[in-house]
Amino acid sequence: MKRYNPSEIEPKWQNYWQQHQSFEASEKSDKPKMYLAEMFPYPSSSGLHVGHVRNFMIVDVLTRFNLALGHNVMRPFGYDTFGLPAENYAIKTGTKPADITKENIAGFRNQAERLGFAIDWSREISTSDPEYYRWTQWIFARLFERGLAYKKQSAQWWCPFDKTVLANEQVENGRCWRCGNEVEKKHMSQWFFKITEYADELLSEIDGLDWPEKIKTMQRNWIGRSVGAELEFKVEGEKNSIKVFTTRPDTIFGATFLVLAPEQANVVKITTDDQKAEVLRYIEKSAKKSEIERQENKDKTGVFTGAYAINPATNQKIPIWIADYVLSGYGEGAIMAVPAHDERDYEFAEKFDLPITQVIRPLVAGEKVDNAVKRHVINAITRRPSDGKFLLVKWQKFDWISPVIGGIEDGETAGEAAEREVFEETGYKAKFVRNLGGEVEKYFFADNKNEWRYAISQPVLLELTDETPESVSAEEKAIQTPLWLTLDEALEQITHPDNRLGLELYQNGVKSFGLEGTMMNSGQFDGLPSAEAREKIVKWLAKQGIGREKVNYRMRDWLISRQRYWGCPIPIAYDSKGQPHLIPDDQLPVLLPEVDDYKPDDSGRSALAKTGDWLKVTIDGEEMTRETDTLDGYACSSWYLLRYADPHNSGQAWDRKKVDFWNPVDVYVGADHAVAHLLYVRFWTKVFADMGLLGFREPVKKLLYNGYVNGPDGQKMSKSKGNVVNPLDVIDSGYGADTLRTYELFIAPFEMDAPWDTAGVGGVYRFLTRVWNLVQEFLEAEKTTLSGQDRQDLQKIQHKTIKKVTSDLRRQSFNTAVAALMETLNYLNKAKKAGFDDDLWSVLLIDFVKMLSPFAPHLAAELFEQLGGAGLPEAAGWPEWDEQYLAEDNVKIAVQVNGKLRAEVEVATDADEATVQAAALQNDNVQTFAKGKKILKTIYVPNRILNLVVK
RNA sequence: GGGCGAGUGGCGGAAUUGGUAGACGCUGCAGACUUAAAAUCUGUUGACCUUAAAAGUCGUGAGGGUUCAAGUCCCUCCUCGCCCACCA
Repeated sequence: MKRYNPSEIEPKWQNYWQQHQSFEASEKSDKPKMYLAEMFPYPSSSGLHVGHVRNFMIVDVLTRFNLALGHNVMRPFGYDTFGLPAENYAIKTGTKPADITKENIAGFRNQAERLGFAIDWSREISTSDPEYYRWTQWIFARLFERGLAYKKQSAQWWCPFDKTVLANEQVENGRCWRCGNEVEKKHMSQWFFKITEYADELLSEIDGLDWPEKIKTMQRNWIGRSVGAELEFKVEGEKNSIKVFTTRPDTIFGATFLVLAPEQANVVKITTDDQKAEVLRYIEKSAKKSEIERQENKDKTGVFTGAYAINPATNQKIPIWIADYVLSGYGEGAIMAVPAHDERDYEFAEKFDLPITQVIRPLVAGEKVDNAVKRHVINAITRRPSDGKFLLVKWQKFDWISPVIGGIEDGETAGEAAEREVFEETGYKAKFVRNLGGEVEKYFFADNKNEWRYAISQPVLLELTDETPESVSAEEKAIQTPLWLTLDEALEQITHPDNRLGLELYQNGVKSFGLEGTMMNSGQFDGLPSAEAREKIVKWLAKQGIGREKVNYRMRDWLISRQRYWGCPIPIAYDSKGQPHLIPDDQLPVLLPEVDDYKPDDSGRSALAKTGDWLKVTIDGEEMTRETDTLDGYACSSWYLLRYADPHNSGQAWDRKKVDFWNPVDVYVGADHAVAHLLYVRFWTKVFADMGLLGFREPVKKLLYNGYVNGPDGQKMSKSKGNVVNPLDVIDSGYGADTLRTYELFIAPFEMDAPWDTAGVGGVYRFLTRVWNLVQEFLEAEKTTLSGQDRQDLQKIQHKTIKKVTSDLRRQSFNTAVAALMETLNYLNKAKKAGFDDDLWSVLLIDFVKMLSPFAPHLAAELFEQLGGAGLPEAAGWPEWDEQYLAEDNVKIAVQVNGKLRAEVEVATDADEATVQAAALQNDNVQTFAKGKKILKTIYVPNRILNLVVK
């Protein structure tokens, strides 16, 4: 018998795929299209390790599965080649980055081929190829024309080691994402893409994406939309006024001082002579302060400017301070400080002894305010210790949502009470979604007799439905457990030192209270609910021309210039006045010039600045100087998914017909870039759609975010930890690519991290060997004819497996699909003892091999050929199951007595309850527990379980 | 501080809608083959109790609840992981 030898069959089939161009995709097909891609890799010199290759394996399984299902599958491959590692290596060794890159690509391609990936190699692209970056430059030009690429002087993150600026997304905990050194702020003139123009659409369309919730949440947080108002404060003795952004304009009567960021443009202008020296010293000091210092030490610091502003609500003079807790890049870089209702302002006011005015008091029992919102976040309180009555408070947590107050009935859960309250207050029927986190907030509030009360709140999330309102009766609801709190327990908590402090602070009216409540100390607005006052105050200020509604985003524009050599040159030149001009399209690409020294210096300019002649360019008869910055690598990777559809087009970036045929990507797989890359790709797609270059607005339909394979020690694989496992080593050690692939998909669900386990690889190898041996035995055996029952059993297992594996693959449950194949093989190895029936077994084994082919394509192709199949298993179609074979004559029913499993009885499928019960009562063990007792009730789930309730 | 996840044997993990917890694999143990070892094959492998066999008790981070029935639903608590973090 021939032995399973991966080193023999794997090269054979890899050659076959190559020669037959088995995976080349074409638009000329009437099959439904399916575009699958992984996030393309940066080809490093050390090659791929087994942690990297997992997302390629996932895409490969999907590719081969969908091919077999009869889809027209496009699965391309490419390389994200611009970037620092190649350049740093060039600096060290003097090798050209282009040469290094070429070598690394060859290494990556070799690895991909030896892993047996089903790739359409005719679509191989690389972002540093002039034929590719020519179009990256073309796209830059179009963005420039639309005003979406602009140059701005501003303070930016600067990595002193890599000597380049970085985007916000590339600064991780105050450190450079590439080299890990601390970054600093540097004032420079830099290129930006105006991603904020698309912030609203980028945010709102997240909801409709079939992406992991985690990624969607991260994107939402990153965009960070907040609704509020922009208010103007006159500076005493100056013409100018200072604009501030706030989400709580309702607290304006409590604004007792202003704070500007040290970098804010107005600072120097308004500072009085007395304070100038101190202010300048502070500005200098905070510029030097690294991000890490700021994060580690959040103690408030600041300096008085000597200037005063006028609070437009109270007409009082309020001091203007500068402090680095106000960020220059957000809003106007200035805030109105309301210490009574903002914790940070409170801390600052305490430290520098600034006045604190309370303008909102917490809600009082019985107070009601308006509502009518689609989504509420509601905090339900348990009950007041005084009278034992439950109380429900709902306060605004997002944007302009209004609070309601009411009672929780005994026997209601917080969620139910909230549902009922919302109905009573709004007429909307609300559905309880879930509790928000396990944290319970404790706080004090004054009731309508102005007595201090203690309460516990629990946030719940409700969703208002569009159903016709109908009365919601609490009695009808199942009684759930309320958060009972006895009087004693509540009193114990009220006297707890932590809470007493809170009580005192409230009684003194000074603790910052950031929630909704009722207006006080606010002139004509007193007594109004804060949410209502918020809108009225903005209108009031708007009438005077000093306030307006405003939406702000946490997200900043995308900084795209880099002072490095190995990137896509920005197609811009400057005239004698320093105005930027586009390099005309017919002069693209702007090729990266050859240089001797790649090293950036401290000039803040890239190595391109030292190229002499290259810098000169004539546009429309005028001599100009070229831009020496290159583009962020993320720009290059923001459109490659489109280029794959039309990779060799030399006349345009892509042919819209081809892109509209293949894109958007049906499934995109990756394990990194949760925010930056995925947000940029979405941004550009929307821009291209607005330009009429394509007919869709979201680039990726489904996103799969896979976990890593870690080292045997459970740590993330890295060269420095010495726990790297090279896939080629695993293949060459005799296991082969099929074992490696199957193993990586078998060890854990694809989205989970899993440690590399050498013994586990052996187990998968044994499985594949047993498959091979079984087929050899079948081919060599003398065939027999099987009896009816044996035939039926085999067919049943065959169809059961097809059903299981197919549905597992459809829901991306690769590990259980492999487990199902293993289980089936174990069964077949026992069943073979009855002899091999030729026609039955050959169909069965061919189906088995087809199902194995997404995981172990070489072995599957080889066995498929041995079994007489023509061509590749993927081309022969995916096996289908027939429910008729799955029908069982008899089923085993679990019999429980009082909920405990006592026996198993075998009855005819779909037997009625009486029959099953009779059979169950025949059972000795059931008798032991049921004898002499009365059967109160039986619960019967057909074909599954019978539960006898006896007493 | 905010947000999002997750806790199941010695290990990786399974249980798709509340319905027989621990599929599949690894490890360990026992046996077969072998002069021997490796490889391979067979059996076994949650804990406890008892054993001739059958059965029984406990068991999915902890505690409570709902239910005929809970890994799954509800409440409280604990632990871990990831992301964001002075965003007004």
